[in-house]
Amino acid sequence: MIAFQVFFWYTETMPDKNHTTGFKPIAPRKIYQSILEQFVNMVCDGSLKTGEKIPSERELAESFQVSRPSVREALRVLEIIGLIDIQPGGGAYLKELSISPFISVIAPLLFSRDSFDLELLEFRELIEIRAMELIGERFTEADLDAIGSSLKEMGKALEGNDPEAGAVADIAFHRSLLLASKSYILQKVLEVVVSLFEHAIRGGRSLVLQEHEDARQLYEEHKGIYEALERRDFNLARSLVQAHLTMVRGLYARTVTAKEIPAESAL
Amino acid sequence: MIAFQVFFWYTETMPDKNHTTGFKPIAPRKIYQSILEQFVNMVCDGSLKTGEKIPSERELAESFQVSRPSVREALRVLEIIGLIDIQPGGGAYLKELSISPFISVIAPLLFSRDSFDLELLEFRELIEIRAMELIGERFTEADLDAIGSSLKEMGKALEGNDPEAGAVADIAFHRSLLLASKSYILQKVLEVVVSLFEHAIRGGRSLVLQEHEDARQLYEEHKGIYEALERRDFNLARSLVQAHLTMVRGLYARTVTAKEIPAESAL
DNA sequence: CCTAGATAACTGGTAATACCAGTTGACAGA
DNA sequence: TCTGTCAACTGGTATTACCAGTTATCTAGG
Repeated sequence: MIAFQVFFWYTETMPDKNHTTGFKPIAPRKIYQSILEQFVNMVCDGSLKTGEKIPSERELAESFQVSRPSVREALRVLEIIGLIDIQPGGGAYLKELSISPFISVIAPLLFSRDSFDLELLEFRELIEIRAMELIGERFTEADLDAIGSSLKEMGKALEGNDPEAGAVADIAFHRSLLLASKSYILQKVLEVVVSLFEHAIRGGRSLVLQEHEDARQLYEEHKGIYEALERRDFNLARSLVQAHLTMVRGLYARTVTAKEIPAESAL
Repeated sequence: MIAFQVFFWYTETMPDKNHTTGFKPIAPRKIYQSILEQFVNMVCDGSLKTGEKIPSERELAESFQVSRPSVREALRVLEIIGLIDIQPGGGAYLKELSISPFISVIAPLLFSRDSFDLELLEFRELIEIRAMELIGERFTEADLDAIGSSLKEMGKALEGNDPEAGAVADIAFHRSLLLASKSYILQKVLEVVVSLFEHAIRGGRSLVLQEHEDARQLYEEHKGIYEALERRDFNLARSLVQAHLTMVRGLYARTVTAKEIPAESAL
């Protein structure tokens, strides 16, 4: 069963060279790490619940018998990993784990790579299609309802010619699909992908919006997916999702090349 | 092209309720965020290179015209996102972005969910198989060499009955496969998966090691994958990887149920 | 009595300072 | 040349203080 032990020795032995001897480098334990550990454990065992207000920095410092800066460092980390929401002057509140703040920090690093945008699109396809493969096994009426209401929102947005509402409904639709897969990891991964897309667009990349003559086609595609699920035809639904995402990627590629050419001719 | 705008409005409008008005909540910009941003930008544009030593906290505080605690908060975040390596008494050094420290913090939260282990295995399958799909298009001789040398290490470990070396070679093998896919995202995602496995095992879960009577079978499977790649038979290689991972998952399931039963009877 | 506005007691954000512990490198003695 | 010491770093932690924003209370005015 080496295949598992693999994962144990990876980070242990790869970085340092003396893994043949059995000496491991000593890393001094820092105070903020201990605080962090206690916090995470308390969340795990339910001592702290989502939405709950955590004590003030001064109280925590007193409780932990450490100084306020140490507490602050731990809180800073908790903020970055998206486990708490800090309101200056207010207090800190526990929330559902969200990786977005972390992604915000590293996003520029990722996008500094060539062709990262396209890879991201491909990756999104991968997880969404996988979600569709899982969806059949444990599909419920509630899942269908959630997807249906997203579709209805999309329809309303189309009628009212409201791209923003349509966008929100679109993401809600795909989110519902992921939720129906009942896979926690896939949901979290989608969260990361969504944050990355957001930063990509905010940073001026992939600005393929505004031209919503395709809005009706998109709506029809989503409607098709919904109807397939309604009939419990999961194979068809999967194919439709695949076709939909491929189409979206095609639109992206078209937009990018259209944007690239004038950029080059300007040189 | 609503499908893209979606991602822009997601985190903007979902959290607050007044997205119909257009008012966005004001979040006061904190000093450490500004420092963070400057740092990340400097890494992006190459002002700071991997391995380079960054100035001391006191120097940075002076340069940025802020206090040392503010600098420390930024450094703390950089440490968590795995962009710098801090040696107490030494200094801080830039390194390749690695998500492991971040994963270390949130791992307990993730594993506190039921059936996360199995989901993780399934997810690993997903990305590895996807990597095998990509591998055909851009496979080079260097890729084959890297995979081959990992296999050779695995063989040596098998002869010498050295599970640890075999484990290292195993992960190196799969890593080479991911590298050959030329997909940055898949590589990074594998990194995360590997970190998670490490924490799972360290935390006493999935301790399915030691019994290496299966080592030869694992070696043969890896060898088969290599030989298929040698003949550029990518379809066969993909099937073999799929079979290999399914087998590994089966072993896991067997071990878990074997462990679960005595645990229950002990109650 | 009720409401509007001021006030006081919070909160987190930042700063300045000091001291400790570990690392490093140079220097002096063997 | 080698070795041990020591001084000058480094980051880790603690203390204290003050600022700005929020919140809740209380008071003065209606």
